[in-house]
Amino acid sequence: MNVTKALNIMKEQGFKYTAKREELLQLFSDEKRYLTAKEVLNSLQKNYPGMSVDTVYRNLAIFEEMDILEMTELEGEMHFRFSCSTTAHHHHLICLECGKTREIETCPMDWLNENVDGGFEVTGHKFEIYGMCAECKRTKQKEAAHV
Amino acid sequence: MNVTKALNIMKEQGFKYTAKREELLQLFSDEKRYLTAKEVLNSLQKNYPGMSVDTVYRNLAIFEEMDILEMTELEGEMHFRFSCSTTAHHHHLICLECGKTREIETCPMDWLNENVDGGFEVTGHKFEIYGMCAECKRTKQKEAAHV
DNA sequence: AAAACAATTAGGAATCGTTACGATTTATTG
DNA sequence: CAATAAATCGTAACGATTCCTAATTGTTTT
Ligand SMILES: [Mn+2]
Ligand SMILES: [Mn+2]
Ligand SMILES: [Zn+2]
Ligand SMILES: [Zn+2]
Repeated sequence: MNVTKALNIMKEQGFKYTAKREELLQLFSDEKRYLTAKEVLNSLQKNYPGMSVDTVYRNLAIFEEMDILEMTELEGEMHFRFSCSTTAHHHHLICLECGKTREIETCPMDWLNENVDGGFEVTGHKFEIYGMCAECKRTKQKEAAHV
Repeated sequence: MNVTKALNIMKEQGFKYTAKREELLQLFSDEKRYLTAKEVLNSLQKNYPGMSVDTVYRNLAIFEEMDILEMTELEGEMHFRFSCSTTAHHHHLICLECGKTREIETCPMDWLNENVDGGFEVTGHKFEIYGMCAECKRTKQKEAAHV
């Protein structure tokens, strides 16, 4: 996913172009990681001081609807990121410090689809691995060093 | 996990016995499924009309701390259930209608622990399968039948 | 370019789940 | 029973998200 592609999809779906929408998309293009609504708001308010929370949430929602963004809930908050370029279904390692992700090519559902029946209708699943990325670990260690 | 065992653990850890705590535990013993704090509150308020939200959340928290309850976040809400009797690490199919679960004996981490390194420190993971249990599916179909 | 129309927005209030608080009550111990 | 610490109530505060309405803006049509 990238900004121009996203803007095209947006147009096709009948949504209007606004500078704020472009900049929101640009933010996700720059920061290749999960962002909270608050982080998005703070970032956009640098250029648009009056920007409203409603606008952020509404646009995050429509972009998610169009599969331009993907959302996950971490620690009680919605987190958004550009949808992965990989077309195939996959999962993520997520750094809980900075929101950066790494892809896991395999999906656990492949191994147990057979066993999961008995009248239970599967509608979705969530598989995420949490931790701290190498970069954040270095940062933490430095902080701890000069206490 | 069961009520008397839970009450013992509670005592050992220096927590006081209260009738409310016993009834909260009894609720989880009866309802073998995920419950929200609200459901717990509503249920206990039948016998204790003045029961406060604070009391519910505090007790859910300490019981989780003692591994008497386990918690997961579903659709933006904390959900609690009695910890599984199975000692081994495992995962769940969860009915999003009623909170009932079925166990999945395998853990996807076993298959990819080898590949997950590269400086990323894993601290946790979440694997849950969502859907509708056979019972809830029947209920829904009946409802749909006489519209 | 102006008018018409629908989509978008700001700003703030409302809602929801959860946590925090001080004053009062209760369980436990001796 | 008295002393002590823990538990509770009632309510307020909180942060994230949603909802509302009047004003503004982007787009399409004349
Ligand atoms: Mn990905
Ligand atoms: Mn289980
Ligand atoms: Zn990181
Ligand atoms: Zn069910």
